[in-house]
Amino acid sequence: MSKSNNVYKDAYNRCLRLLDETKSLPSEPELGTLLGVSRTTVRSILARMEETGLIAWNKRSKTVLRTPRPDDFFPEEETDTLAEIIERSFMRRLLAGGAEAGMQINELELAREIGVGTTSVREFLIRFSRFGLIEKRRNSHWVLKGFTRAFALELTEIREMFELRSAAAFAALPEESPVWADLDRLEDEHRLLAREIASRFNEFSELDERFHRLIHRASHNRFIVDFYDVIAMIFHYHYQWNKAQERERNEVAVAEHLVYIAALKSRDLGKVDAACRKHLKSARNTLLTSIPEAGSRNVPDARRA
Amino acid sequence: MSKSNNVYKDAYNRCLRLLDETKSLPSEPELGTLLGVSRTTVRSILARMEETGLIAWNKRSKTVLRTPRPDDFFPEEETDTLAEIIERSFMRRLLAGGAEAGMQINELELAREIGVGTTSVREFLIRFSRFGLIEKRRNSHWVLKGFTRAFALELTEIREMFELRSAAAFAALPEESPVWADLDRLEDEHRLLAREIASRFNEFSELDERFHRLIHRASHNRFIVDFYDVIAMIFHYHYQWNKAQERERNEVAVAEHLVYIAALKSRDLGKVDAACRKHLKSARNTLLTSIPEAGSRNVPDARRA
DNA sequence: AAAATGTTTTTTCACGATAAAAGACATTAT
DNA sequence: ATAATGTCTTTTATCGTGAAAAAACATTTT
Repeated sequence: MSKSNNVYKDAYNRCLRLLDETKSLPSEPELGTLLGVSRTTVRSILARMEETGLIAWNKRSKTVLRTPRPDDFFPEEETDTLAEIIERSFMRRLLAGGAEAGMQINELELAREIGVGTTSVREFLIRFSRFGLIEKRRNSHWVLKGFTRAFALELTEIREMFELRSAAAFAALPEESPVWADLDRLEDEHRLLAREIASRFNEFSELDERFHRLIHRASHNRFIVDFYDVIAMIFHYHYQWNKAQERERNEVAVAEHLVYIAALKSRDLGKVDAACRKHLKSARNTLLTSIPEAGSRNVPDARRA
Repeated sequence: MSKSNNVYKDAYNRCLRLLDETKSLPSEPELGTLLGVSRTTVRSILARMEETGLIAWNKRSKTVLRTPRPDDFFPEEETDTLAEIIERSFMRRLLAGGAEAGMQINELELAREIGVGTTSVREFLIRFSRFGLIEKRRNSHWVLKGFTRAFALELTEIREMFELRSAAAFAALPEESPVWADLDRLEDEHRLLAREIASRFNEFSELDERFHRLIHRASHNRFIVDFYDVIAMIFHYHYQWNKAQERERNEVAVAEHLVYIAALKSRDLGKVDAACRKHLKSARNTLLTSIPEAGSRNVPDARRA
């Protein structure tokens, strides 16, 4: 089992959806760009579609024979990247409790438990290390620094620094910049969500990320833009984990975003600063309340991950 | 050739130096902590020292028989980590010219050229990616973003943000904090270096790093502290590369550091801010002048790394 | 001749294997 | 009883290998 063909399977599923919508298929290179895969993969997809009787395929003629059925799709779990699988497993262990600061992380054990090779785990840990939650001891194990209050405070300190600067840069952008149209669209989405917040509150996290990324991009600084990956990761798992008052929290956040957007559109730096500060402060508090104080948890054995 | 024993060789060399200084050897565990290696490695070292007639070794009695000769040492190049070897090779290619933005980086080619496995190269590239100079295309190659003017500006923007904040935090540290003693020591080293700048100017870069790391540590923020790795890396290679007016530049920098140190000791936030700004500005200019403008270089083929 | 398809080569991704190094356990010396 | 040494086990670092996927090259179609 040297490499899973999840790229193919995922692209295949997406191609089925495309087929369902458009009832036709473009040329191989075009399909490749559309799906974000190479022509090699496209041809594998087409080959299977022919096999399963979805299309008739002869050179450039691709005739749709029938609409895709649910059982045509590959199971969702087979379309995940190894990196995603490892990340999920790792984060589950991290957040499941019993994961205290100072604990050792064992590559081999992790790999065995997840059922993957050590190389993939190693590479994941190296990538993950930039989030500041783990640290490597040379020629030895990784050490978990813990998802602590200190971590949250350090993270939000940088976030506030970066976002205040980005927001100011955003407000200073010229009228012609396309970001204003992007902002308008996001504003509309916010208004829509605000109206239907009761039923759609769980869609906020995705909107939140898009909004903040738009602002950070105005900094034109790769380190600021990249840092949002850290924030996004933390908030992603935080949302999944802390469901207390989710609706209320998101309702408040949407309202704060709207004020923030209005401030940006006013180009009034004072207003921008105030709206940004206010929103980031409540975001920080939300994060902080979900982190238990050190020592208050039930920890049977803190030596091993 | 599955794993080189550079840890052993490096520790062995350091142990020889220790032997030369102290004319004696402590217990195995103690030696392990001293050298920063495990007892397993310590025992290999002792075994070889016995073999080569440096010591007589019987259980806890370790008698020094002779002083180490130059040929007792392992060659320096055999003590490097694979990661160091790869980094050097990679940076040489990067700075040797012909490394233009947009160029593709080929793991296999790099590995072959350096003479190492692909895994090590992959891991290096993943670690290196946090410096913001390269970027991964999913399931495909890495892209070189280039050591450009834009990069230098983005880097220094963050540096200035972080250092101003750290310096302010530093100045606010209580009298009892041990950092003041560290600062005093660094000040002395600066004065000493200033006096002998003509002959020792090349020692500045190491002192520079220690000084700035001390300041950044006052932020008590892992993201700020970690970011200094990016700066250190860039300046490390920059120093090796741009030797123009090195003495003058370093002389100026030492003087600026002394003003900066005085400002910190005064605890006057206004002075700290001014001294920090001034120094960072000249550091930025030094960096910028060493980056050639885009298009002004002799680039035979920019498609491949 | 431009863009598609067909074919071949190269590169990436992930694994298992193995030596180096760390770590754990057992035994002996002070 | 504490701390060392002696021995054994586990983990990390690195490689070579092979399938998946990308990319390059050749050929055909419009």
